[in-house]
Amino acid sequence: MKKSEQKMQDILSFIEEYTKNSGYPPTYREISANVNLKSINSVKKYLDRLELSGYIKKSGFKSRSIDLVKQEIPTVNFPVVGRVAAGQPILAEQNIEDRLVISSSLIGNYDDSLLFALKVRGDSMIDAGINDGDLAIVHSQNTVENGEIAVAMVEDKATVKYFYKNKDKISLHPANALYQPIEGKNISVVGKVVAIIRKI
Amino acid sequence: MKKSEQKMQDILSFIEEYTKNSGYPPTYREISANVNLKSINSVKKYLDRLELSGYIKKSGFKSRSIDLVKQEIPTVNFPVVGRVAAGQPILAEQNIEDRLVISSSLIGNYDDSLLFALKVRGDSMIDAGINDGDLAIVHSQNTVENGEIAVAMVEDKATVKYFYKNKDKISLHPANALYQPIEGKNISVVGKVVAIIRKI
DNA sequence: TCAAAAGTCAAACATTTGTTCTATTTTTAC
DNA sequence: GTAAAAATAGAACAAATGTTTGACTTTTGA
Repeated sequence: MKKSEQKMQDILSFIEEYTKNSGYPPTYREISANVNLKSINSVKKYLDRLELSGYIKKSGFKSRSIDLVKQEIPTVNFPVVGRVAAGQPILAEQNIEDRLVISSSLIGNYDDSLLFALKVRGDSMIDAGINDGDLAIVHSQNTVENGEIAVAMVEDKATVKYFYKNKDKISLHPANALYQPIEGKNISVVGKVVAIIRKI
Repeated sequence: MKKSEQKMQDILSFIEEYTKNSGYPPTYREISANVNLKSINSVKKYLDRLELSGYIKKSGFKSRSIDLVKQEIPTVNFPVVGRVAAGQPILAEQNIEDRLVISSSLIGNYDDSLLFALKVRGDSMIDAGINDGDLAIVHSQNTVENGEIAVAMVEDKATVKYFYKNKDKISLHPANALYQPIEGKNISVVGKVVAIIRKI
């Protein structure tokens, strides 16, 4: 490797670290002091090269205007709801226990703001590979397709089941022979389970 | 809410958005132009208040030195390994298909650099709630405790099984009555399964 | 309502910061 | 090894950016 290419690497690394630590990028002089360059003109030339190579973007004459064009991994950010208070919408502030982040690619292409997570209680879906304590990632929606796994409110409690609808008659099917399907009244779909996460 | 408190909120929001979009924080003048304040002195006073309130940190006389003290959700970042090439270490560059991010709280307290993910093939662990196609998050380690779920190399293929060891005799137990345990030779543990993620 | 407190504004200033220029030194490539 | 190219350095300059001051206006709270 050429000596100057090593320097380019060093400068890029310094910018990344500085920005991470400070919350804002370094100045040319701060860079020069930290990569063993006495001249800020040298720094400028390196930054010009880094920009040409696509590693950074700059805006002329603006201070600290180094924009690292890093390839961030896309993520979604959603709340974890705990015990759902009777009568409240499921995403009400007081139901939210925590917030989590996961890579967008781990779920489908869903709108960030319509996702939430729910801890599954009980073993009624165990034959679908959903265990007690698993975290279900849910997309808020008022209806799901037959055979999909839904989160539904049944008498003010959230439950995870297979959803079926036949002539306006809704039934929620467990995946466990020990349980009976739930049918009929007071069932409202609040979302579709799009992912399951289990901590072992 | 006081009128000035609303302004504080607006300014904070603007700084967050600007920083996210640009990669560096705004100047006082850029803020003043975007929150309907004609005087940069007003901006300074608000920033001083925001700093006193702990929302930002500044460094005197430095341009764009607004450090948002946002409470980021802690995450871990790890590679997804695909088909493991025979003879190669599992984390070899050519085995890595992708990189993912998840909240640290979704797994135990493990070292970021020792984690990887692996797509589970087959239904041999189905009674443990691990389905074909599930993503296993794995912590690299050479040994696991009896009864834990391990990733082991058996004849150059990675497999997920319950691990048992009795007098130096290792056996890997499936969670499916249709399969037999694997015993004996050519088994090396590469990690412990710490989480399961399933996209539905 | 009314006085005090808080907020806003404009302008001048001090400091930082990016840019340009020229000369010198080092590195590269044949 | 040698000449051309590249990199470095120092300094002067231009532009931007944060700070301070003082007067004016609006908001707040009794």
